[in-house]
Amino acid sequence: MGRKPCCEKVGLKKGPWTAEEDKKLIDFILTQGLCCWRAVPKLAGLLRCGKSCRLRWTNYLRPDLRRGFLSEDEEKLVIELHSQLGNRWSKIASQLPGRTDNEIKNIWNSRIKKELRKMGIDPLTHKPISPTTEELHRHQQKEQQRRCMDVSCDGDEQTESDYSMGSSKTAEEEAKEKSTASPRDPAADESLSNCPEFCTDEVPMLQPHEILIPCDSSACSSSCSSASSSSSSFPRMELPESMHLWGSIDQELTWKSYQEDWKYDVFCFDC
DNA sequence: AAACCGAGCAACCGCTTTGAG
DNA sequence: TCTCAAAGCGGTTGCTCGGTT
Repeated sequence: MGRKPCCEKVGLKKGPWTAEEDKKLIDFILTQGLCCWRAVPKLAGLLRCGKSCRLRWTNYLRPDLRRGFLSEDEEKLVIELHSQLGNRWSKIASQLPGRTDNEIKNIWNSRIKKELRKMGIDPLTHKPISPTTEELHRHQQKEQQRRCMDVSCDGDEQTESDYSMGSSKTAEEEAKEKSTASPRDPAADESLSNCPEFCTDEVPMLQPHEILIPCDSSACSSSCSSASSSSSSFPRMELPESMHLWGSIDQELTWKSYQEDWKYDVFCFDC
C-alpha cells in the first residue's frame, strides 16, 4: 500500500543546491510569484521536487531571512516559547522575524538543549532534572573523590569551568546538585528566561558590525513579517552565498531590485 | 600530515493538516 | 460529509568544516 510519493522522483536531483538552481528558483518566484509548489520546478526549469523548492526557498533564499547567530534575547525567547509550545518549531520561528523553523530546530538541538542540560534543566519539560537516588549516590562518591583530589593538589586552583570543560557529565551532575540543593518552584520555568547567567559565557557575541537590524522597533513588534508592514524600512539582509554570483549571471536582477520587488509585490509569509 | 571527532547546518523523509471539489 | 492532492511540519540524516590527537 503505502503513500504516494510527493512527486515523481525519477530523474530528480537531490542533495545540495547549486548557485544556478538557486538563481532559477529566485528568478521564477520574483517574476511569477508563488503559485503551487508542485508546479514550480517544472515552470522554473528545475530538476527538483516541489517540496525541495519550497524548503530551499523558505529556509535559505527568502529575502527576509536573518542569518547568523541568535542574539541572547532571541535565544531566551526561543527557550521561553519552547517551554510553552514544545517542539512546534514553526510557531516558535514565527515569533522570531527572519528566522526559520529549521534554523531554530537546528540551534535548539545543537546548542540550547546542551546548555539547558548543563544547567540541570530538562530541555523537554523545562524542569530541573531530578536525579535518581542511584545517580545521587554516584555523584556523592565522585564529589568525595574530587575533594580528596583538591586537598592533595598542592594549591592548584581549579575553577568550576575547569571541571565542566574536563567532563560534561561532571558539569551536568553539578548542575543537578545545584537543582537538588535548591529545588525550583513551579514558576522557575518562567524565570528561566530572566536567568542572568544563562550561557552568557558560551553564546557567541555578535560584533556591532555583524548585527542585522531587521526593521524598526514598531515594525518588529508585530510577529508578522509581511512585506507591507516593513515597507518603510525593509530588513537589511545578508546575501545567501549563491547570490554573490548574481552579478555574473544576471546583471539586471540586482540584490537591490530584488529587495524592491519584494517590498512591493510579493506576499506576506505569515498571513 | 593524517586520522578522528564533534558541531553546525542544509536537505530529505514521511506524517499531519488543510482546503478544494 | 467525504476524498484526495497539496502544503506544512517536525524528526532525522548526512555532509562539511574546524579543532584535536
